[in-house]
Amino acid sequence: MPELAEVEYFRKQWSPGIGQKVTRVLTHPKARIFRDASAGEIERCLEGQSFLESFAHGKKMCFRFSSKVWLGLHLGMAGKLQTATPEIVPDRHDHLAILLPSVALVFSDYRMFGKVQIHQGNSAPFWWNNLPPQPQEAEFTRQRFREILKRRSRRPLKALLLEQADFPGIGNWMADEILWRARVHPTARPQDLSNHYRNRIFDSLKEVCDDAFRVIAPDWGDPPDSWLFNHRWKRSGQCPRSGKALDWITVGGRTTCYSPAIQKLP
DNA sequence: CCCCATGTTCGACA
DNA sequence: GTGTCGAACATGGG
Repeated sequence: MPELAEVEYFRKQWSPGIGQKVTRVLTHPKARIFRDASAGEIERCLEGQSFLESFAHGKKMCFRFSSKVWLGLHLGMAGKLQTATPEIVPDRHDHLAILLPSVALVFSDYRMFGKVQIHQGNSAPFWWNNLPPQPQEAEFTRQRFREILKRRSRRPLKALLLEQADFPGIGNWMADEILWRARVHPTARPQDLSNHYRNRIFDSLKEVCDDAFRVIAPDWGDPPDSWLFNHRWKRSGQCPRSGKALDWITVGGRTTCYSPAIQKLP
């Protein structure tokens, strides 16, 4: 489920716990989300520590606790962060519950593609170090975008936009939305595009990030029908710009929705 | 029973 | 090295 702005939405869901001390940690020891850190280690590191602050980067999140404890979370395909009362009895999909005096911080993930990492130390762990600029930031410049396209000149644009090392946070619906707004065919390669279309993709990338943060991050608002988003899920969906039929193809192993009427191969 | 799903990773192969 | 492809992970919904 979660891409850039959804991840930011979920990160904030735990903020009511900031400043409180962990009284207890409930885990399901066999949950796949703990494959990089044992449930016991997570409990041992977190119990008794204060929740200080949190960050999101792309699809990853980092929650910092006292005594230099770093908790890394990735929501995978179906993960969610919620709060509950401290008396929570976790159901079968609540794999991690961090109990604080007035609130419980809960990570549920019925498909278990998510990931939990734990670290204790003065400096950031490897998984929260040397993070690349995010597309919504000013540091992600047109110059940087041009360099990525040059370096990955033969990669289909749809597959390239999904590369987390270059476009942290962009997922399937955002990549389709970006190319649809730029009127670029999802299988087009950077080397085939004119500078005009390369610039259009950069502008769309920034615009889709801004729109997603504005509409989704605050309270999970519904995107307007002027986006591709609301039409891409329906069979026989129609392109809101041309009124023509949408089509679905597989690019980079992912289902890709596009509008053949306005997204032509160069 | 079938197919699909807003994600990542790994191995095989051209 | 680059790029592609399929499978795997696990569960639920249509």
